Amino acid sequence: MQYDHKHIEKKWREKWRADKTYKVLNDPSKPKYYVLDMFPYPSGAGLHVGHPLGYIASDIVARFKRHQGFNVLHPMGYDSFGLPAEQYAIQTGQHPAKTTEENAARYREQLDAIGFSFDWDREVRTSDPAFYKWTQWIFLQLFDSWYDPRADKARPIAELIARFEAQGCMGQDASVLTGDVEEFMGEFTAAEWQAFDERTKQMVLQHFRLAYLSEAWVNWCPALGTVLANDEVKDGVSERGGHPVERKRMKQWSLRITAYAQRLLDGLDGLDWSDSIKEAQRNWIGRSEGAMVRFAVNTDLTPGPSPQERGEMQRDVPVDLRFDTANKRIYRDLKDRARRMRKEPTEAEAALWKALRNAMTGEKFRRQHVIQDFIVDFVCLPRTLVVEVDGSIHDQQADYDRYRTQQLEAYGFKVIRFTNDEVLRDKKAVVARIKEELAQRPTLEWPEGHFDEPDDAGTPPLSPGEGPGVRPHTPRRPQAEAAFHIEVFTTRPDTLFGVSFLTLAPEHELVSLLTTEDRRAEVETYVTKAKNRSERERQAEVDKVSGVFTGSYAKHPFTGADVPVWVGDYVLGGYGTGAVMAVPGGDQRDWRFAKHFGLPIIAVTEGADIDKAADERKDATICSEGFLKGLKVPQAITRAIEELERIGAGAGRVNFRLRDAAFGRQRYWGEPIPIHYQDDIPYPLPASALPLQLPEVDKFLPTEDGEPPLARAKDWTYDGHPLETTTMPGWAGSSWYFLRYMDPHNEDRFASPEAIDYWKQIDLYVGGSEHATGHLLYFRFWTKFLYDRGLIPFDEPAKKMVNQGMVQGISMMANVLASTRNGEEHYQVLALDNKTEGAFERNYPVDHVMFRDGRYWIDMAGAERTRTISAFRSYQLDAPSIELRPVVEKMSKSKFNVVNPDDIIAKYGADTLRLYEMFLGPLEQSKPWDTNGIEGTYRFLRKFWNLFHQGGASGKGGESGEGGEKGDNGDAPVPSTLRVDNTGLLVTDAPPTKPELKTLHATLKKVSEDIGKMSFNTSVSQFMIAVNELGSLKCNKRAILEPLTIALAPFAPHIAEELWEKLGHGTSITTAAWPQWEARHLEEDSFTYPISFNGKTRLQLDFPLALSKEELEAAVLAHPEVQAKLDGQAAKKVIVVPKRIVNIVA
RNA sequence: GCCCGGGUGGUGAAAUGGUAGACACGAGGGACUUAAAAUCCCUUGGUCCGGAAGGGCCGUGCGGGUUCGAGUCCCGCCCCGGGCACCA
Repeated sequence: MQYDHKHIEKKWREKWRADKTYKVLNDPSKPKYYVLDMFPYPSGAGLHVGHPLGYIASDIVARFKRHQGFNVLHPMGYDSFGLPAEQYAIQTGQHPAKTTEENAARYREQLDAIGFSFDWDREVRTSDPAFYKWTQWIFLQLFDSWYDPRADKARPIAELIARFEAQGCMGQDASVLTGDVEEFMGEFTAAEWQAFDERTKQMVLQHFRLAYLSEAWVNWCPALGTVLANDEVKDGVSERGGHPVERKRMKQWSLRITAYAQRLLDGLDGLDWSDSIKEAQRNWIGRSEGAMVRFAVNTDLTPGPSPQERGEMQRDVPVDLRFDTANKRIYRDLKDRARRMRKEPTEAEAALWKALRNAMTGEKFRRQHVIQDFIVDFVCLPRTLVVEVDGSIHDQQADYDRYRTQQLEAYGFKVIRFTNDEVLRDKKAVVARIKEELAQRPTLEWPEGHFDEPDDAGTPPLSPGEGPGVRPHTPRRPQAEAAFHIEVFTTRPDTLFGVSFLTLAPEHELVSLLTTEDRRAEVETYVTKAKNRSERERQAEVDKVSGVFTGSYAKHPFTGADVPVWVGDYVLGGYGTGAVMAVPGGDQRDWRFAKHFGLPIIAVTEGADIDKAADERKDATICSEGFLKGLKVPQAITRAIEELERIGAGAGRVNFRLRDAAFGRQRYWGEPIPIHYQDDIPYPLPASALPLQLPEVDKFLPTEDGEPPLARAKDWTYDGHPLETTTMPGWAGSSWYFLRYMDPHNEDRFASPEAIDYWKQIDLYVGGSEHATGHLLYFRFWTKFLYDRGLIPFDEPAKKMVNQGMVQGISMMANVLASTRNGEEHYQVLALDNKTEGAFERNYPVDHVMFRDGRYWIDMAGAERTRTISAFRSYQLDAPSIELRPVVEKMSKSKFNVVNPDDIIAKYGADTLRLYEMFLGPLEQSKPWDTNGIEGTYRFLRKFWNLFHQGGASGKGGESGEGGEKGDNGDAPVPSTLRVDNTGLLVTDAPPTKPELKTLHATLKKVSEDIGKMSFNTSVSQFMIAVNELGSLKCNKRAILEPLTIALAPFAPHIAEELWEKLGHGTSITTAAWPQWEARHLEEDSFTYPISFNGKTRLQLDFPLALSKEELEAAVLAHPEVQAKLDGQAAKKVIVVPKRIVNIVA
């Protein structure tokens, strides 16, 4: 009876399908285990041998867990939205749904052939409306949520609206709610909120929603006609197809994954995932601690680059600025800040304010008023008198206060100062002093109505020529709405004293504003050039230094020194604030820039050789003059942040590299985004309108106006309002699909709470590591979100994950002499198509390749077709043989190196394929596929089969019928040979011998442990060892073979089922309990000790394990061979490790 | 540049600090066979001594170290694969 894999595998494939052997019920009475594979995108190319690697591993675990009594969820489905089907549709007009359907059917056939234990009743497809209904529903939940940083979780947007209605967004809220999530939005009171029109309210809410529409820089891929997420772009080109990608600013749906940055980072610690994946995610999230530093833009106080400008400034400033009190560029910012300060006055300020009002000075005072770059505590504008109340803080900033006074006086103000103490102790004295000063001040005329602001917010900037009769102030730069400070993020605030310039990214919003007229042309040329460059070009020019000076200066927050502001493309617009403080002494990039443009390089650390390079050591000592001198870097960082916070010029800040995820794609084949627009404001569709199904379109291309394909649909509206035309990206469905498997046919919910509560997290997730910063991050993000909203009871999707390595192909490359020109030989490298079996058939231009003696030869005799021959001749080959070179590379259709599992299965069977894929090496390792090695596993299965059919004899051509007569070649008689019908089985019920039991239990032990460790290659070798040993022992005993069959079943299910049935079992082997190994069968009474001398093994001696260490030592030393080795000398020392080794130190 | 992996026979690879190369492929030799397929047996890290039986020496990328003993632990390099990359 020969092992006939074709017959056996077909039989069981059909039986499993008919019996629904792998159907899984949600049965809370049983312990659960959830093993999931990353579902595939069903491409037209079908599966190659690399694809099933992970599926086989997870299938083994799933089957193993079933034997152990777990209720195992092991489903499969298709990630069926995606670009290839759509590209195919564009080329051929075939609807992507049809392409997808065909490809999925082909995948199913191939998967079935391998014998996976998937429950296909739970299949999901992301492109199925019944599935994407819930993808859309989850999107609506994201749209309906905001992230509350104080609760550190997502909450319904209604709670935020209620909060705004009750208390507005003021003070603390304004910074907490908006500060870290998006750009600062300012404050509004409850009354203001209520007064906002609908449009404004919705605009404000967009800044909070987890799914939001915003104008943003995106990765635009013109060739694909769509936007891509950051993880879909590699080295400046699209990951799929390798098309160039540009930065473009456009309206775009995004998901606020940045709100989860810290939790995504923290969550990694508890996950049993590979270090490389966790590390990749950590890098991608890119947390860095440092400080936000505000540099006041100081153009009006500082010398400009040209003498004319400098002269003008010195002449104008003191006159104009007394009246035009707010520096236009920072006005808005200061005003906001002043307003906040006014809401939270210190005790002394409040007391003085009250006293001044009561004192009836006859003058109008303003508090927390903006004057140019300063916010003064109190001011009487007509009398140009400033009153400052200094908190204890001022003890430490006497220098800054002096500077401040000096500057204010330069504008024509008189400054008088009181301490907190003075004010609180004797208000009357203070007020008297102020009155005294007022009497001495002249009164100035101001334009009529200039101060008539409703909320006394500060003096609005004057328009040119508006001043009180003095010379009109002519701004040298256009007026700007949002100009203020330049904020920079730095991880090294300790180096602040080494700042010699600031650099802005070319796309920084303040660039234009800060550019002086004489530099405008140059700056604009530079910025335009930088912006128009593709991401790829930018990366290619990374080592070139370029930049341009804006002509403006900022003010150093500690020293007050003028710091020139530059623009440079080494600063990225998308990270931090898009601006850096340049410390050439402490940062190599700044150093290069400074060197290139001859800017000052200031040493910040002791022992730095700043002529050669920046000193980036994190254990250095700061040498800058000032309060940081002598501190080590970490202490100096802390100290610098304290100082920044104290003087209000910055704060400690954690920054993340992670960006919000672009969520809209200008493509057809994806989930429609369930949003409609009224008055250009996005509104969600009601859940009852889901699924919002993909409309029919005439073409799958963008419209003539560049609108996405969905814009082609007739009547793409909801309730008369236009619907969103972009679709979701490929990763939408895969971000939550694991939940749908739990309850795949639920029409009322994405999955029932009972099902989710039963199956919970994935116990084992198997898939490729290439998804580290894409799918696996979004997957975790959505899970955390659903958890926050109380929809699922866990906040990580997968407890354990294993990444299978890549199975590489071996491509045959031929070096062909293409031509000889000028005596030089020109070779062309050709890739040849492989057709397994050692023979490599031509692709182009060589017709036939033979494989012999480990070398590859092209056989010219095989050239048949004229086309080939002529192509061949055109290379003027003068020799019939060319050496070929195998190259290991990614297995791919385009590289002619694909090995199809169908071919392998046809020849060797699925069980052999499964075993071989596992035997190839450690699961996580990448390895080239070499079909030649498969013979070994095929032989193993035949030997295993023969154990049951040849009375334990392992060879000698035993044919089925004659088996009985062979009984005499076994050690044991075969009295009770079991025969089931005509199966030819030859198995006895004789009691097993000790060595047989030892082999069995050693195997059970090793395999049980190895599956737990996901070490399948060593399990397979253990099976081979067992079969070899049992073959030598001529073992055909049921007591040994039956448990061994169960143990092999997860690896080779078809043959195991067949033998199990032959052994007389009426139910599937999948229901059999896993055989436990027993230590007693592995116990030995003696051990063969390696006896080593000075660590080198010289001989082996057998000793009973019962011997004590001392007895063993004595026995070893007494042994004649040991004595001979010692040659009369006494051993210096003897190390005895029981059951391991004896080492004699001579 | 930074961060993860990894480097062991002709090949894929094993090896809780304890006999390096299990298991398998390939190769060589042999048995069976008219032949082939299939199957089985022997050899197979390198090198040296020996007719043989045996035995010696060297060997896990390189150089150091810890240890009775290191592929395994520590330090410093080199190379390969992967991730991130002007991230301030």
